[in-house]
Amino acid sequence: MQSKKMKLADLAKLAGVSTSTASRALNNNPLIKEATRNKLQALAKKHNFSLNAAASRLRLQKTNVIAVLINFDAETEQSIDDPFLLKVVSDINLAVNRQGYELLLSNSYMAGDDWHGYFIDGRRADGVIVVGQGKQQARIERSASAGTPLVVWGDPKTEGDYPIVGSDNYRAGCMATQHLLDQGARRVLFMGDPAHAELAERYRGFCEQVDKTPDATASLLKIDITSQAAYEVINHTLLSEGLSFDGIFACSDMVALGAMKALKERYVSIPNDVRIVGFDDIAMADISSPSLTTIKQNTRLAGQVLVDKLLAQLQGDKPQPAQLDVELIKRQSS
Amino acid sequence: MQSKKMKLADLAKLAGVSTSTASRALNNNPLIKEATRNKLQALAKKHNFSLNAAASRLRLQKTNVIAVLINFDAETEQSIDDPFLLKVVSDINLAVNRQGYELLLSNSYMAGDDWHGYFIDGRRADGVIVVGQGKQQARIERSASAGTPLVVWGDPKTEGDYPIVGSDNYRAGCMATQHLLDQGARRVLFMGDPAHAELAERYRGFCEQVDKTPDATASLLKIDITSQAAYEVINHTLLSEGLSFDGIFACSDMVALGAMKALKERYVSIPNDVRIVGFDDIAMADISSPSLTTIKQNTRLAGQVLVDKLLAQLQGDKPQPAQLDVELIKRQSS
DNA sequence: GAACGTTATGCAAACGTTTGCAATAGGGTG
DNA sequence: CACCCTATTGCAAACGTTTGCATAACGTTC
Repeated sequence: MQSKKMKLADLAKLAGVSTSTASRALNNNPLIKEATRNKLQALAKKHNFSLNAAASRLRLQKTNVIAVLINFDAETEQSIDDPFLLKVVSDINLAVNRQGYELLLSNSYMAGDDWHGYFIDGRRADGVIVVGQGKQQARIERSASAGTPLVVWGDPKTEGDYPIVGSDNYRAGCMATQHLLDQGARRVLFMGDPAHAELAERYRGFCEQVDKTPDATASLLKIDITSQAAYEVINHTLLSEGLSFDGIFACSDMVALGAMKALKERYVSIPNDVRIVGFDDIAMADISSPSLTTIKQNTRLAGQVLVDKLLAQLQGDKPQPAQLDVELIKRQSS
Repeated sequence: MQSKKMKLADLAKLAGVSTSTASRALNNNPLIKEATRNKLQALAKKHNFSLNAAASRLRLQKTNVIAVLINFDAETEQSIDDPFLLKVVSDINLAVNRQGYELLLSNSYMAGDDWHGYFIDGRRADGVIVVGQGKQQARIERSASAGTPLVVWGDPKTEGDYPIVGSDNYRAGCMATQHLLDQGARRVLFMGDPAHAELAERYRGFCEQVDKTPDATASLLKIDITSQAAYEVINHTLLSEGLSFDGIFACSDMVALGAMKALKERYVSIPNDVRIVGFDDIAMADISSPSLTTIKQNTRLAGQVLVDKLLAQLQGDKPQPAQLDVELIKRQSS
């Protein structure tokens, strides 16, 4: 432990060169003779020297930081619960690091309404990744039009002057529904809230597929996207209408699992009486019993694409939305 | 969108005052007359002005950032999977924000081995919260002795010159095990890896409680802490030894759920044939069927305590470890 | 009206990098 | 040996804040 933090000038003095040379040497500037560079890098390692990032950032007008913003609607204060969102964040983290950037984890609570001011003008980050479109896109729009380098995880079909990366929700909706129908379901249920852009697309695929099938009928159970809500609404439906459906397309695995719990408690057989397909392929989908058929979103790839598109913007490009492939994972629940 | 980023001096000129006055006004310095202060704050808001954080940090030698470091052992590259850890991070985030700090999400990949150099000397953060002790504490020790303000989420009984915050794992182990015994279990199984400090404590409580009970026997199933491993080992055990146990204390809910899946597939009745208690109380514990009895760790409080202890260190204090209360949540699996 | 105290403001230095430009060293060429 | 060219290095300014100290404004008191 040094008594006082060493600065570049100290290191330079130790090596008998100027600060400029030291700076260039540490930054692998080819101007510097290789011998000098090696010497300085060795010296830096020996003394555990680190450049002062605050100073660099001030000088370079560049932070090498990417902010990740979890976008809630109402409950600004609440911490996240859905394991899928956290998985997305975690995979973004991976991709961010791989590009040599750091990840500032934030939320609407800190950033307030003026994202551009806070992150970009405030020199806290070079760009922003927004996880979740939310129901109202006003803040995103505002930030984008203020010139924030911005990428959003959401529904790629949504119009906007910022690129949205997300799964092909429409196709996913078709796939899931078709699978339910193939397995013999005829009275199928969509559980979720089409007010979310992503879910609207899934619902669209769902309806379309059902309409194509002569003797099939569709219904919508509009609920909050939590397992708790799903559990309750299924319970309630069974009580009031009996078993009025034989297939469920749930908008998330958590919702599907909540529904499954209610069904099992009332001895409805899965998949014999009711087939279920979820969405996300969280870890639990594989462990639940029966294991849950689901649409797998490729979060690993999503993280990479999000970061790539953001960095492209930093280079001045205007990247397009990206639609990621999904995969139907067939398991026991269908 | 301004063509050029506005700086404090510009704002000051606009208001007809000096930069110093502007700075003090925005920072609520009582030296400034209230009228002046209001005028400047209004002007700042009107022009969407934000202070350049990089410059502030350089000048103040303080970042207002807390780094959160997910501490893995081997797989430096792998993203996190256990929803519990992510929940902890999310709750830390909440607490960090509430104190007006920002959260830099990091991992061993970026920070390398020299945490002190990277975060503190590098002026990337004022302090570090390490999530997970890992099996080897060398890096933590090194960083702490280099003077990094540091707090660790782990087992608070572990010795070290840095404060560890965590649940009372020993007592939790006792509670869980006693509950199994109370429910009639006599051949009880511990699933987990006592090489982790936290799990060692839980295991200690487990053994002690079983030893106290005349006709009860304990065994240890040493596994990786994943649902997959749990599923496989239970399957294998049932195959080779038949049903050689009637109670399971799993070191995490994910492990418990993996075990449950294997048991259900072989028609072992839960809780009649085997009682199960998990750990963490993740969202799934409530939704699984049967729902999972578990030990709830108070992550919300944990986040607060971790942050408080870290900030105390920034004030120069030398805070003590903290042991958090746990709660037994009784559900259907026991 | 001079002296003083109080309150509000301004000046200028400092935080630690990076980089355009100037300067130096070294080596070859006419 | 003078010249030029290239390969390295150094000088000094700039990035945008914050703050100790000096100063100005203003009212009060003798």
